Amino acid sequence: MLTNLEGAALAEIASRGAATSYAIARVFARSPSEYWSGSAGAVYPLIKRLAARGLLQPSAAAEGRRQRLDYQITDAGRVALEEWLLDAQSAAGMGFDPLRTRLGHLHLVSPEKREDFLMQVRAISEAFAQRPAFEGEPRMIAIHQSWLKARAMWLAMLDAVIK
Amino acid sequence: MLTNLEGAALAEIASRGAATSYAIARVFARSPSEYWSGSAGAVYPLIKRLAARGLLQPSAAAEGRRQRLDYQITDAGRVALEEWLLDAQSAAGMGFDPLRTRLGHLHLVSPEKREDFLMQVRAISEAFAQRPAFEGEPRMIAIHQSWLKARAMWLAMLDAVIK
DNA sequence: ACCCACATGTAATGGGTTACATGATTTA
DNA sequence: TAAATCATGTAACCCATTACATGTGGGT
Repeated sequence: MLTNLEGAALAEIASRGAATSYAIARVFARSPSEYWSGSAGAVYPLIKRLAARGLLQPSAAAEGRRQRLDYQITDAGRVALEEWLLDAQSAAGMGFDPLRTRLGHLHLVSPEKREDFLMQVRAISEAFAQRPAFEGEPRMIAIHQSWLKARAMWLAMLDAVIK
Repeated sequence: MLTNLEGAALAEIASRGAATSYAIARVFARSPSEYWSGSAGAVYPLIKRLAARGLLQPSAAAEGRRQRLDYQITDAGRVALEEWLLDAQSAAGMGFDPLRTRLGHLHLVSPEKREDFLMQVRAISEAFAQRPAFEGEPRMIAIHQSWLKARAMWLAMLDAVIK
């Protein structure tokens, strides 16, 4: 079984054909989501783990003096990846939403602070949606946009729910 | 600074006036979200941590022979809680979504598997939305319902995006 | 020469998970 | 009275985070 970070990293390598740990770390670090930091301390050991499990094959790709390790997905890796990718039960879960987590407890503060808070969240979300898209394929961008749209719809519903 | 689990636990205690670690653990364990397990191994140390930081005040609430510790929020706790609760910057983040994480890589499988996967996710989500509501206040239920609605809207958009 | 981004890691720490231990209380 | 649930923890493990160490290469 793959963790979500492992699955996402493996998928990224599969998409690219081959990649270094650094390249994968950068993808997470530059993603619009704040959820994974893309730190070296997470990614380098993770890639090593996947290689040790036979899901990745390293190959020395010396370029200049510097040693570099490129990784490619193996057949076993493809099997594990598809199992993670198509796990509908996990995919249908609610995950974690920092706003949702707070909303249920907002009655603990005054109505003014509640409204102000929601206003700020909307402002940040809109600014976030309008900033230039992150680097990535058009497909990824489109999925991101659709998610932003759905979230905006939710934010629009909330006044009626929160009061 | 509070972590999200700490914030949510503190908020739950604040809402209830007083609660045991067990009661808090049960809330997470029975929540419709799978994200936090609500395990004793997470919650008991967490509550102790908050008490050690002066955000919670324990009080022996012996009931029967059994020793029990009730916790109440302190003034310092209320300050920390409000800081977490009204942190709009964090609240506006994308969090983690197990479906969103997978969608960007679905091109790695055949169109048939993709469609089948999305169909399964929709089926599970609908079943999830129609099952009897979890135990909780009407406010919480309403927020949950609105979230489910927004997610259903997103799922409806996805065919056009994924192709 | 100097600074910054690229690049590859390791170390210490934090905190959540599963699994286990132990005992009290309720229900069939 | 046996089983299930309530209730309170602890122990070992896993893995992501921050911070650090080290070196390369390009731009000013």
